Amino acid sequence: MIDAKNVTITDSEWEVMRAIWTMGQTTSRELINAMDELQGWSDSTTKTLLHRLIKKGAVEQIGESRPFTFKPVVGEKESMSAAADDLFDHMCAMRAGSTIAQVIKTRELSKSDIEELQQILAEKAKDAPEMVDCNCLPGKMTCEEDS
Amino acid sequence: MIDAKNVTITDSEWEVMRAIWTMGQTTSRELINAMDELQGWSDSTTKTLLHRLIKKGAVEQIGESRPFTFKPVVGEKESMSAAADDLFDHMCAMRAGSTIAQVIKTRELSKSDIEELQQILAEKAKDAPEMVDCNCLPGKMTCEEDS
DNA sequence: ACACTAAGTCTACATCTGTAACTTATGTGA
DNA sequence: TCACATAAGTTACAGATGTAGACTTAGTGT
Repeated sequence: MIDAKNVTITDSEWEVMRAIWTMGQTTSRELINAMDELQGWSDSTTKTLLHRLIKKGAVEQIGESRPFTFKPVVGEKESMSAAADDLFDHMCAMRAGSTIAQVIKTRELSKSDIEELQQILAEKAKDAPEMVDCNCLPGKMTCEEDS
Repeated sequence: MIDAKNVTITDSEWEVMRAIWTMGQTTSRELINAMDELQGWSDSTTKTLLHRLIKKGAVEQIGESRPFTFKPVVGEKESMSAAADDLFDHMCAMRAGSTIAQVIKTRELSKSDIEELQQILAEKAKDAPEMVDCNCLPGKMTCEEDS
């Protein structure tokens, strides 16, 4: 299984992946139609993206006779986590908390999602530091306070 | 004040912004040195990025005589939130929860960060839905279960 | 066996990004 | 006031991305 960590999915490709992940398995026709409906893309656009994804190892083609079938090679959860990690990696560590807070506020979460998060937080609270250092500049420990 | 929502910051630009936000206000020399130390970039690279950021309205140049000063126009928190929102916007809504969970697990959070998150979650738990719909394909309500 | 159509592959091309060299202008010490 | 060190601005250029047209190949109905 290819590690999502090693596959960088661009914005447009992401849209394709979402469709593929949701369909689980699909033919190019189905996918092309879905992307047309979802994004108004021409056939070629979807085909190109699909091929780039195959080349990257995010999707694979199966079957030997022509209407081939395509299925995801990288997992959705793993890819999402990898993307989120990537994002937080280039943000100031000191502010990750408030960013997460903002995300939680604006996203819809189910009861069980919330319970899971509470569970994780309770665990994490046990040995949480008083403060997180700013890792933006060498020697700098804290950022200015935000406006 | 320019809305961070309307300014798209690329990866390299992000690195520059972090430095600027942390310095609060800076001269190009200071910034160039910081970026050299942090990323090993040549002077020109930093200058180009700085100018692109000015053109985008993320940074502004102040002062009239030469060693100019630069300061951020968009806020760090807002930019981070906008970037996070952007990310989650093109992910399956159904899986936002597990992605957030993963982020919380891997990031360092301070005691007060954790308390804030717990606070928000408690509030949110009050009217949380049993389940979040998958918004990936028209008509599809749920994704396949993850591997 | 053959034309036709759908599927699959290649090519294209403008724009965006990452990275940096080259050029011009300007404050300052001699 | 003149040369020089610095700061600022301009140009460059390869590779990634978004988007799509053109071309090729292979099942299929007659």
